[in-house]
Amino acid sequence: MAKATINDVARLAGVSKKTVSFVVNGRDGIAADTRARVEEAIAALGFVPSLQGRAFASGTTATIALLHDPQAEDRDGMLVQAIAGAQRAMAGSGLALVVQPAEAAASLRDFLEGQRPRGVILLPPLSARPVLSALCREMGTPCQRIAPAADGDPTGVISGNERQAASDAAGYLLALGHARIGFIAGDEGDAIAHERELGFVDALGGDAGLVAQGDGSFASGLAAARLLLELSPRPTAILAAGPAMAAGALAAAREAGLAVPDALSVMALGDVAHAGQLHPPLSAMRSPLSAMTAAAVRRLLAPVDSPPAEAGFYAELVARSSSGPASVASVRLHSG
Amino acid sequence: MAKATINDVARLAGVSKKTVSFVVNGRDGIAADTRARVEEAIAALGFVPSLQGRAFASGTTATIALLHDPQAEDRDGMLVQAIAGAQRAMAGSGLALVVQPAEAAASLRDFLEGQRPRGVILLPPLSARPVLSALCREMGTPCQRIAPAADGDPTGVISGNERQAASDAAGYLLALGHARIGFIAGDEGDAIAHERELGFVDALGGDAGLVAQGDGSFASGLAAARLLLELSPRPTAILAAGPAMAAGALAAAREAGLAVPDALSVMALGDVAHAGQLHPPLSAMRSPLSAMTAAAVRRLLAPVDSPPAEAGFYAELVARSSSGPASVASVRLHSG
DNA sequence: TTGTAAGCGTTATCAA
DNA sequence: TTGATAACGCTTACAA
Repeated sequence: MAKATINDVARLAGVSKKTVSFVVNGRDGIAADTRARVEEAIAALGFVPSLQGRAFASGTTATIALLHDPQAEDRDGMLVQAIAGAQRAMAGSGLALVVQPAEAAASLRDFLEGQRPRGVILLPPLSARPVLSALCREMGTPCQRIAPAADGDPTGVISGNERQAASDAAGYLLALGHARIGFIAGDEGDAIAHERELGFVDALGGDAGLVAQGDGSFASGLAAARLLLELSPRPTAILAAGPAMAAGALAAAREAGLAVPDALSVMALGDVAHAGQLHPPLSAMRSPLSAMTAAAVRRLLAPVDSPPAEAGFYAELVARSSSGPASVASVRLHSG
Repeated sequence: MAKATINDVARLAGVSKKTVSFVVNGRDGIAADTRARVEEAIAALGFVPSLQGRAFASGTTATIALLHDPQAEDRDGMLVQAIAGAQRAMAGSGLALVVQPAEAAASLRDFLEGQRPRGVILLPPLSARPVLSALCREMGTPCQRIAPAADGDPTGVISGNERQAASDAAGYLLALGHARIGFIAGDEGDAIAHERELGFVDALGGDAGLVAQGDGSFASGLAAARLLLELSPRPTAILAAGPAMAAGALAAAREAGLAVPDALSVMALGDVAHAGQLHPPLSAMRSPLSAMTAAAVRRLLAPVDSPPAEAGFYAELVARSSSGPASVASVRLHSG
């Protein structure tokens, strides 16, 4: 048996194609008994609407596109987390997830014109480029951005709160008795790292003396931590704007013969799957990227008169073993 | 100006739609001058064929699907590597990459029927399930499997050589003077880990006494390495069937107070981005998964009378610092 | 509330 | 070598 089409259903139910179409799309203006008859025919024939037919007629395909920057190397495994979240939210919807690299606006335009996804999700650092969301708007493609902080247009963005996360982490270290906390900043242009730095400064009350510049990489974290550990009095804790840099700090501590966490606490903003494999297992703030992406998909799929916003997205403290109380010795040293 | 359609081109060039279609698709049987006229019209109008129209008429969309197992946790970052390779090979083709979770054959069938991708790539461990490739064949969807070793049907598979990789790694350790090498095996059902174990056994000449069972996880690697390190005489090197387990072995060595690589060499089969962040930086065999996936895409896109096969895919030895010569002490101990 | 009919942009068949 | 013309399966004005 060849696949049933809308025509077959219409014929069997004794109605027009339009009626079938309305029933399938759950639109109202169809009498209850007619609807029942059509549904019966649909079930009898095992009718499944053709996605290609739909795409052709409606001008939009059954896909959601996840746009990522292929340049920005994905140190924190954001892409897989985002994919997992999106797939979870799309499960059973019949939609497919397109994962698309986007760099120039021109190539994004070609993509949107050609593939016509039903909606688009902009991952950082793409989410920080207004050209791209403007382009989506211009093309009539619904768009949600995943951003590290609330900014301009609140309807088109799922925002985390990396600033808060960084403050919380700093607060946690402060509560552990650390009075001198070094911070390893990320790349200047990285919005996530920037928010994290702001949060750190917030929590420390503007004491920026202990900030060393990194670029997100392990090597830069190592170098920055070396600098911080030469300070005197030496910081008793280091907070890094990214996990790779925190791993670098762990390496610097080892180099300097400093036991972690006894002589130095190290903590990462952003968590990675292998954080627990480092030595010692790295404490981190975990951002709910997967949940955020799932929320983005849901918002894309929701009817236009959607419920305003979803719950806030806060990072979670994952205390492993690289952080601990400031040692009595160093506290005494510092205050005495 | 609304987008130009094939009709506009046909009208402007004074030919039929079919002729335009033939020119666009590069099919022959069109007179040179006619072709030139059509191409001129195409350029003048900036005509770009509609992917939805094509999909509708031809029954296949402008997408390649990358199928992965959402259950199997992706410890080695295979998915991102595969995505990168596929996107590289698809760049500029106008095709999009769909990343789709596949578990049951039924859900794959629904996906293929609904989305109608032009081709499908089966990532491990999916590639080991004959049902899935059979289903693709049945549905007429071209399919390439990414497999750890050559097996049955050579046309539908891009095979690496994990067995060889494991042998090479063992050979490398042997050449460093290690006479007792422990092996941490991966999960029983994991084809990649299984090949690696076979390769190890190959190289060691059937001495399976030093194999401890793991399951791919860090914790299992830690436990297995503990067992191996209790053996006497103790192995001077440990090879693990996966990076997470090798990280576990590093942790076990630290626990036991064994310096790596002086007292114990540790090596991973399979490389990960953060291998260099471990302490000491973990030596590994790096499999060219990204290149393999790119090759799979190319083969999917190649005309049916494709060139038979591409170059073999061999893993590359990445010697970092966790491996070194067997110490004189332990060699003496062993032979004396 | 429902039916009729006109697209949407290709590809493909069949003649010429 | 080329031209008409008919699908393909759906959505949606417009009519009734």
